[in-house]
Amino acid sequence: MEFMAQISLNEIFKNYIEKRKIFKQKDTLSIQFTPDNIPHREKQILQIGMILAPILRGEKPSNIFIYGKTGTGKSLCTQHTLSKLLETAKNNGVGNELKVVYINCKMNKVSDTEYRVLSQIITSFGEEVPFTGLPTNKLYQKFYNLLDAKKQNAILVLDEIDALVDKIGDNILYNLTRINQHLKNSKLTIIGISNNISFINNLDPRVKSSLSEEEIIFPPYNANELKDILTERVAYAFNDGVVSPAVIAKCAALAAQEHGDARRALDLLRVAGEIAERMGSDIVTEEHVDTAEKKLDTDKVLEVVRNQPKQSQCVLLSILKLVKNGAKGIQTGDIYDVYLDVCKKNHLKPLTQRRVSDLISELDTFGIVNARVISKGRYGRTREIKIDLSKDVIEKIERLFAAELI
DNA sequence: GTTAGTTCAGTTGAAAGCAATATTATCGGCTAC
DNA sequence: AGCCGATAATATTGCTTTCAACTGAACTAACGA
Repeated sequence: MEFMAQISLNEIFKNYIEKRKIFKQKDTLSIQFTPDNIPHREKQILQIGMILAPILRGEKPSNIFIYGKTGTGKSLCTQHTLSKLLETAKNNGVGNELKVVYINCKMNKVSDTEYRVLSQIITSFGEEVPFTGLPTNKLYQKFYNLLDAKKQNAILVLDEIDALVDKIGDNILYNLTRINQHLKNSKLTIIGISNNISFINNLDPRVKSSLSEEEIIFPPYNANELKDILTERVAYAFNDGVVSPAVIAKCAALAAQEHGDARRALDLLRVAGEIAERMGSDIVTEEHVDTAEKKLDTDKVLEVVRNQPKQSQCVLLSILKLVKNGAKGIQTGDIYDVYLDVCKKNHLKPLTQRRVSDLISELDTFGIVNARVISKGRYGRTREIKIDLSKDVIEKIERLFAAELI
């Protein structure tokens, strides 16, 4: 009897610990995780595969241009297809004729100049180049030699290619697409991934035509498709019964509103799970999802504010001060007055109103404030600034500022 | 009531200044021949 | 002699300022019925 009691007591504790466990494997909800199965993208994957297949016979496939909004699975599908391709090549003994280089241009610190992108490419071929010192065309030369050193088919994936072109122009693309004409032993195929559709129209026509020999579009997921994706991931990530279909549906619906972003859907689910865990709940509820959504929004705003340059923060602080005093119909002039004061108190050199005006519209495009130009007839023309952030967020921003700005 | 003109309070665009970085050219030292 | 890396010289950026033209509706005044 006593023995029995001991066992069941252990059982109880063990159960308790296990019961509280919400996640089975949390990292399957992160962006890094590559699922084996990618629902609702069969068509696109096949398309990519079909275009690249000739490479297995040593022929040069067309360059591909892929576009679709964030979180539509562009990078995922590309990487998936490429790894399958690589695998097949290896199994058929042509593995070392195939070389895949993947570069994410958005990781800007590492690749925001032509030089750095090239050096990154070269590094991934296993060669070292100095951080600085060499002229750019030397690097092209080196890259070219590297490629042509032996018979090989190289695929260069440029993810977030629009960010690259925004920063350094399409020169590099022109050079890269032309490199094939000089290569004797090798071939270079470029896959460009962008979430901006109009981006390709601003390219040099020559680059445009050669880069987009094939175009693949990734449409946004709709709520139902998101639901499928989430259901699948939930099975990996959460323990059984923790996440109900209703919760999944809610996450899917929320993310579908935001241009069908699967990344956001997964974030929602993950954060909702974390919140549930912290609150000691056994299951994830729809309220947790609501809280998660708020938290994600808040974090995003705070992140943007934190990364703003000091002057911009000053402007925002000035606006907050005005709002706090209950001012209505705040206009640029009002803000500028307060701003001058803020600068003085913080010993900063105030900018001109011209610049402040621009900063305000920047804050607007970030979605932190709401500024629109209105004409007040005889009383001129100005921006009217409003803030539609929740009290909670405003408070957090103020706390963020408190350490640095008065 | 309508129309034409004014006016305000910034907005917007272009050009130019300036400081911080990045890129290129040059030079001296070192190694190999 | 030829190569390498360091340093000076030059170019490019990114952020600002300066200048000036532009804006659009409230307000005014003149117009005409």
